[in-house]
Amino acid sequence: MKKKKLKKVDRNSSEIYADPFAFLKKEAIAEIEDAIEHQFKKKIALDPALLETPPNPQFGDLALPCFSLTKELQASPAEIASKLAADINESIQVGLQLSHGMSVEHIILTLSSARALGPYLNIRFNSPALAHWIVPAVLGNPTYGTGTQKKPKKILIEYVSPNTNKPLHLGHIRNALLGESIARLLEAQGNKVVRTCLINDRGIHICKSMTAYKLQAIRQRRTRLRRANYKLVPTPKSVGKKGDHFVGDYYVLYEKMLQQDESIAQKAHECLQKWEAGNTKLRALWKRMNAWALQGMKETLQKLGIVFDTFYFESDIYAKGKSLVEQYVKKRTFSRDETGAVYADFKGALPNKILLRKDGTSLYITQDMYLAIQRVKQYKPDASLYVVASEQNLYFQQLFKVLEMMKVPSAQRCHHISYGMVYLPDGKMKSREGTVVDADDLLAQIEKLATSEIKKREKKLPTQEVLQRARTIALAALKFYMLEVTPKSDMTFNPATALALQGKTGPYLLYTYARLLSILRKSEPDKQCDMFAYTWNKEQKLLLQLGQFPEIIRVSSENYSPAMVVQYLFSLAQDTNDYYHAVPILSASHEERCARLLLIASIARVLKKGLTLLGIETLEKM
RNA sequence: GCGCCCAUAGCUUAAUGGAUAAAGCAUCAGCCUUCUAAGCUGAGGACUCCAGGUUCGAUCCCUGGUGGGCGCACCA
Repeated sequence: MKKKKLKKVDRNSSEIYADPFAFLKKEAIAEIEDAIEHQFKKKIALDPALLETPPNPQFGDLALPCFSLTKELQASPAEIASKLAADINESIQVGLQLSHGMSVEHIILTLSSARALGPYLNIRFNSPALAHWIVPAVLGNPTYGTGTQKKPKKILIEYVSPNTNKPLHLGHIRNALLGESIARLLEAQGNKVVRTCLINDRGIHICKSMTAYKLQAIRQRRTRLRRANYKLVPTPKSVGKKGDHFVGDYYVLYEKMLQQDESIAQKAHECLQKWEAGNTKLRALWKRMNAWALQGMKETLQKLGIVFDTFYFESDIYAKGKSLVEQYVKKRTFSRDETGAVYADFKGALPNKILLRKDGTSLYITQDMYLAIQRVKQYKPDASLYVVASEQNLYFQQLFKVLEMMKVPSAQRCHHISYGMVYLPDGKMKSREGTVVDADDLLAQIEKLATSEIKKREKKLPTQEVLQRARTIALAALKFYMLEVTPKSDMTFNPATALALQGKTGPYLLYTYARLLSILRKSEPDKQCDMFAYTWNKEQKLLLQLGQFPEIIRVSSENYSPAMVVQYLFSLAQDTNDYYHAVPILSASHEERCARLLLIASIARVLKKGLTLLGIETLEKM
């Protein structure tokens, strides 16, 4: 028989407080190492990451697959598992050293049993022990789940980056929601995040809108002048439209006009030339139209809960990009071809990239090169992230390679967060075919649906409150739907599913949260509570899940993948719903009610925190 | 033509190389006089595109097919 150890730990140490489950894993591994030494007379250091979550919770809380130990221990996996199980069970401490209430300072015992199932060693924690570590960490630690970064990094993240000629659409929504959630995850890990947005406010696209506007405005003014003697050009205000939609309409009008009269294209090109030459009148119109568009887009972004720290404007920097490229031509980093265009030669590693047109005008990459350097000077970031769709994969490889050739020190710290395309059930969105899903329309549509659902349930609710709730629910539905998919995967946007309020949706999570709060409103959890009152398998499962939260946040942050948080929260919500349907809380005995209320309060805390990281707001009532 | 990515239930999506591939929707059958039915319980539904290989073990890694997407602009 092995000698019993008695280990005392301060539960309030910051390491344990921040991630009690990681601590429990370490304890479990230490226990296994001891068992190996005892049974096989060998000292082996094991990585806690070897421990897995068993596929079936009935097996246990943690599992060690023993395959990788066979060579070292000269035994079959099943043999190893059963020997270790026997040894660990012998050494398990009988109970907890407890005082009453949550203020207990030292407790012992991390494992409750170990069992071999074939080649797997399954370990189960004991519920009270688990609860004693996890519940205080969740409820007592306001930053539970948000990592303790030793050296906080400064991270720049660029996302959305729209053109100013048309309103935001579905593609922008995926971009915006991903970017924002990733920014929040990085912040939660203790990093300093700077949100930036590049506005593509210059180029032929905006000239198209301007051309159509000019032609149309002139036409309208002529008619009006004939009728009444005053001058009037349409503005977003005069026609009662959001600025971005107003400008976008002229972009559509341009395409229509072009179909009837090809000479319009020439006019748009002249417009661009005049703009480049700095024509005062045209620049004034451009400024006005851009301001309208930008204002509209900012409203949409704000609705989505997105606020940028810094906007960069292509029109401000494109000229500087040109001289930057010229400098490096002199240094012979880049070459000029026979036509006069400047290009980067990647020697076959990548397709070569033109950096400056033969007429000397700048390209998208010209200003991106300048911007990359400018941002480093301004913020001195440790990392610079670009959230842009996967169709730009090659472009970013080229951009980063160009920066490397220029010996920009931060080139290594640039990273393209590539995400998949958004398709409609019948294919890709095409603005010319009018199949684009407009961001504002989509939001309005979900809000309308949520409104009618609320009215069905609560007839006496004041209109203001209905609209408030509808808004939150609509956003939760949309955000959950867009973030549910692994970022790098392409996705099919199915309007019916995106509008759904039941099943695996954002509103389901809000509902779960609201119900927890509803129970807590009826009875406050008493902190002086006996953790031995946890007796249900469902409680064990929930405690474990709560304990896994910090790890989920860390891993999803490292992988830039809010989808992992979505999966986790949904699964937590499912088990929670199952729990309060099956287990009485308010009507339970004093001890049980107390413990259950604490569990519920912990779940509510984690749900809210997790949803916040997805950019989803919660409701107290639904 | 070349490069990158993808293929999982009828549909939309999960699954750090590990145990019986997991959910939601849709279909079918139940549960509101007990903490909010936007909920819960149960049933059916998958040769994880095909053929090989590596491994104790492959949806996952490698090779070759097939089918789709994206890119290979002096567009953005």
